[in-house]
Amino acid sequence: MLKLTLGRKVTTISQYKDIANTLKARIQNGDYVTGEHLPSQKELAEEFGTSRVTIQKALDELSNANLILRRQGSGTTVAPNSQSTLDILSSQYEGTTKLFAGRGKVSTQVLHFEIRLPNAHEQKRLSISDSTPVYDILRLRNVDDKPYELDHSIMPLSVIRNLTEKIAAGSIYTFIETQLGLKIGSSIRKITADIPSEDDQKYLQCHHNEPILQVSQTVHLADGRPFEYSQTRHRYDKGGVIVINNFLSSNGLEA
Amino acid sequence: MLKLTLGRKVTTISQYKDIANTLKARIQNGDYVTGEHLPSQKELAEEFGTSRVTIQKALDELSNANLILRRQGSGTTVAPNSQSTLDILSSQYEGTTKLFAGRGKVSTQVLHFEIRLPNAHEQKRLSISDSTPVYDILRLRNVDDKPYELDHSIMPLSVIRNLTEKIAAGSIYTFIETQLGLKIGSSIRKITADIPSEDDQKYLQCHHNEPILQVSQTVHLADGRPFEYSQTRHRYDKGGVIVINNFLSSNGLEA
DNA sequence: GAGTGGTCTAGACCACGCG
DNA sequence: GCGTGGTCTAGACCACTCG
Repeated sequence: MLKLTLGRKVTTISQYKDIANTLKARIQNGDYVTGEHLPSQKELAEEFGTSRVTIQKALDELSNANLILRRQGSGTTVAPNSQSTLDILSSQYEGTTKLFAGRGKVSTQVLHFEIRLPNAHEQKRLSISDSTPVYDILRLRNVDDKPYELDHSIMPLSVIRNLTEKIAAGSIYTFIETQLGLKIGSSIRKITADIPSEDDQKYLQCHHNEPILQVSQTVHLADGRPFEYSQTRHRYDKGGVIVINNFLSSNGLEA
Repeated sequence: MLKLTLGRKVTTISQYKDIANTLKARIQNGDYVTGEHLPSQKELAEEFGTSRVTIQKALDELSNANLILRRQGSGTTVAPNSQSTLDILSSQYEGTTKLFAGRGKVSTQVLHFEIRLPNAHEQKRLSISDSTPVYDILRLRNVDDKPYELDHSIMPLSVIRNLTEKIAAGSIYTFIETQLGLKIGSSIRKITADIPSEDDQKYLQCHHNEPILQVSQTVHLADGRPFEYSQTRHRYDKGGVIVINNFLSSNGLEA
C-alpha cells in the first residue's frame, strides 16, 4: 500500500487500478502491440514495486475489458482488435449528452414533464410501492439539430430528488452524478425493433415504413437502487447499440 | 489447493468457482433472499474452510454477474432483481440451438454453403489474410416450424476445420465446442434495426413494412482468435436482445 | 468502537506450454 | 526442465458504516 505521494498523482486510487490504467495507456499508445507479449507478471511486479497478486488484479481489469489474453504456460498478449475495443470502451453509452460530447451538438426538447404515481409495471421495475411518486419525462434529443432519439423515462422521487424541467432539458445523468453525487452502477437492457408509432413519425420525422430501434432499460445506482426505467426510440439510420459480451466470465458461474 | 477428494466432486475446479456456484445456488434456492445480508466474508471463510481472499474471489464472480452488492462498512446483500438476473444468465445467448433447448423445436435450412476467399472487410474482422479461405454460410433457422432468424456467417478454415453442410444444418456452436474441443470466448455485437430486404421478406415471411432486428457480431475463441463474423436478421416480433451492462467494471479502467 | 468489505504482501504449489 | 499464468494462504492495515 503506502499511498503516500508516490511521485505522480495524489488521487489515492488503489494501486491495481493505477497499474491497470498505466497498462491500458501503454496499449493505447502502442507501447504494447497487438499480438505481442506483455512483460511477465513477475517482471511487472518488479517494475511497479508491488506483489504479483496486485499485478494479477490489474490484469483482471484489462482481461475483463477484452484488452489482453492470458494463457497459462504461454504468457499474456495484447488482444486482437484491442484498438477498436478501446474505442468502444471510451464511447461507453451512459447518456446521449456524454456520448456526443465534442462530436456533435446535442439539444433537448422536453415534451412532457410530470410527477405522478407509478403503475404496476413501473413499481415492479423500480422496486417501489404504489405510493412512491415518480417523474414521467418525455424528451426529444436532437444531434446537430436533427432528431436522434425519443426518450421516455420514469424515475422515483425517492432516489432522484429536485429534478426540474430545466435540468431535464440538459443532461439528467450529469445532474445525478455531479449534483446529487450518486454513482451509476449497472443496467439491464432489452433491444428490439419496432414499427414507428404516430409520435415516432411526428417527432423523429420518420416514415411509416422506417423501423425504430428501441432500447428498454432499467438502470441502477452503484448501491443497487434502481433509479430509471426508460424506453428510448431511435431512428434506424442513426446507428445501433454496441455490446461486448464476455462468455467466459458470465459462464464461469455455470461450470 | 489440496484438490484431493474433498468430499463432493472430483471435478478439480478451483475452490473459488466452486464456492461461487454454491453461493449462486443458495440465491437461486432462496436461502439468501433479495435485500438480505449474506454472511460476512470472515464467516464464509470459516464455513468453507478457506481464506478470506478466496471468498473474495468467489464474491467477485457473483458481483460481476450483478447478483450481489458489496458495501464497505455495511456488508454484502443480495441484489434486487437477482432472480431475473439469474434467468438472463441461464439464457445467455451463445447459439440459437442452445437458447431454445427444451423450449421449442429448432430446425435449420442451409440456403448456401460455400468455401471462398474473404473480401477486405471480412479479412479485417477475422484478422486473416486474403489467402485464408473462409466458409460462407447462409442459414434459415426455424423455431416450432416458424421462421425465426436468417443467419449469414463467415468463418475461416484456419480456425474451424472440417465443417460440412450437414453439420451446418445442426448446431455449429455445439460442433465447435464438443467435436473440435474449442472454447468460445467473447463477442462484440452491433445491434441495429433495418428495412427488410427481399431475402428477408422471402425467408422470414415478413411484410415490406415490418422491421428487421439485425445483430452483427464478431465472435472469438477463448484464446482470442476470431472465428466467426456473422449477421443475423430477426423478425421484429420474435423478441429482442437482452444485455447486462456493468458500468462499474468497464469504467473501473477510466477513473 | 466494533464489524464490515477493500487492498496488499511474501511466499508457496499447481497446471500448462514449449523447446 | 523451465518459465508462464492460476490458485491459495495467513496475516496485516485501511476505509467505511453504523449504533
